[in-house]
Amino acid sequence: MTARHDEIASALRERVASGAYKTGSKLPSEAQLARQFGASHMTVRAALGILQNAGLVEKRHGSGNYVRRPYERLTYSNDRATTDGHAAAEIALDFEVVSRRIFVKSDLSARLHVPAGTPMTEYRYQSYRGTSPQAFVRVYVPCDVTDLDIPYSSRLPLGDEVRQQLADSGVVIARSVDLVIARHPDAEEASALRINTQAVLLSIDRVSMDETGRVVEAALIALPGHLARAEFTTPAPEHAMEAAG
Amino acid sequence: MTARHDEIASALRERVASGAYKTGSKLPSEAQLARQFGASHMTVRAALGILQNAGLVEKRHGSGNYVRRPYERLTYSNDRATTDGHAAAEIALDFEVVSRRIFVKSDLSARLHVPAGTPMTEYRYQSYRGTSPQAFVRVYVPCDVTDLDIPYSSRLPLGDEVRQQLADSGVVIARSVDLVIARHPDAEEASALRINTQAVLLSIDRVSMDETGRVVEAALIALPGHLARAEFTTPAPEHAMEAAG
DNA sequence: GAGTGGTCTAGACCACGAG
DNA sequence: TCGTGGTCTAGACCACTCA
Repeated sequence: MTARHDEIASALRERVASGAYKTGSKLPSEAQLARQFGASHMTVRAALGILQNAGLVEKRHGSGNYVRRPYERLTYSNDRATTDGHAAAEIALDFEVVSRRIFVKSDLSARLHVPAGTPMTEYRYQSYRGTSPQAFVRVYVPCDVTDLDIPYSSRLPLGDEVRQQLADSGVVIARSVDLVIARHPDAEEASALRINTQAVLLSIDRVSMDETGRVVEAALIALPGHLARAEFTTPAPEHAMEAAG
Repeated sequence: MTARHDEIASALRERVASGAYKTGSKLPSEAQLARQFGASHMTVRAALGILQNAGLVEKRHGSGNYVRRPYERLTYSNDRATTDGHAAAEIALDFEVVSRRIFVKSDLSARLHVPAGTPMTEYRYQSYRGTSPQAFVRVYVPCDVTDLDIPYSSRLPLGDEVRQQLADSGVVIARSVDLVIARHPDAEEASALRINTQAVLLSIDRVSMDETGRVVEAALIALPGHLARAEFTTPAPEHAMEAAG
């Protein structure tokens, strides 16, 4: 037994795949689709909801339903040796970075693994492909670790530039822990990524420590679920190479 | 302007928080709630959908809507040295395992990193805390690697038992790659985890290789977003210990 | 078989967007 | 202002669970 809204969703998928509905174009109105399929408004909306969740359709209240551009997924990786190459080569992204000094509040304290009140520098990255937001990243470095000179507009996504500069100034990252959660975005993340609050978010909290266990860098990474994936290699290739060399 | 179904959702949240609806108990029927709130069946269902997505309510077709226990998140980890201890100690889970032989089809082929048509044994895990599904895991082992004896009911979650038995039979896993995605569940996953198709899913595709790069084990892990997290340590502690020792 | 949730309808009205 | 999507209704019928 197949639900009517699933049938309609499949039919619309077909039309997108076949090019009947072209990328970026507006679909017929929900009322028209309801007439076409001999279904009610609500059933058509259920079908469109499926396509929206799949990332194929973007709904614009008061305007219409549009075929989304099919982006490749942006890959976040724990493979520090090749992250730069990956991101720079595979996907061309534009960035904006804003930095400021903060004292971590209690809610951030737990996520960054530092005591509340610790003075840190926050680097806030917004990454775009064209005009479409692809990543919202906040990178934190304790003020007593080192001073960095992060350019306003960066080549590297996801705050990798911070780690690179840390390495250049002699700070060694001995261990990183990535905590990955799938959830809905909060208001700030939804606004920054221009997705609605019912969308899916890939949230990665990364904490990096030196040999003594001191936190030298932490990052809160928010990626739209349908545009991102995270890849973790165990053991990481760079360490395999160090062991071999 | 607050939507009626949001108001109803808040009211129901309040009743759960205040203990008016106790953990594990059945809510009034949707028809009764509709009468109570002076709203229609569909509006009440929208409100219940919100609570379901938030992990507060479990819907059982033909039976009723139930208050979920406020569980801690189940942690998936790449830290193989302590995974067993973690899972067994932190969270008591019940399991069902079903195994069968399959030939991988083209859609699975890409996710498992093996050629289409490869004969493999599939171990299908369903993990429960009480009667509430917590994980839906499919573990695959090529038939030519080894024969395993997986008990029907297992102590270890997430298919760790397969990896343990592989190790016991002399198969060494030299490298694993975990691909993590946040998305909505497909129909099979939604049904197995008893969540709706608009819920958030943490999907982990893991591929394990031996020294020669041959795939010796692969797993498709589906975890309800609100019940799970994944933690990746780089480098993994066991390798750090090997390097030190 | 009684009671539950799941799907669908036909129509109403509201909120938003663009001309 | 008009066409669009967003919400809601009242009621129908189907599918599932359980006594």
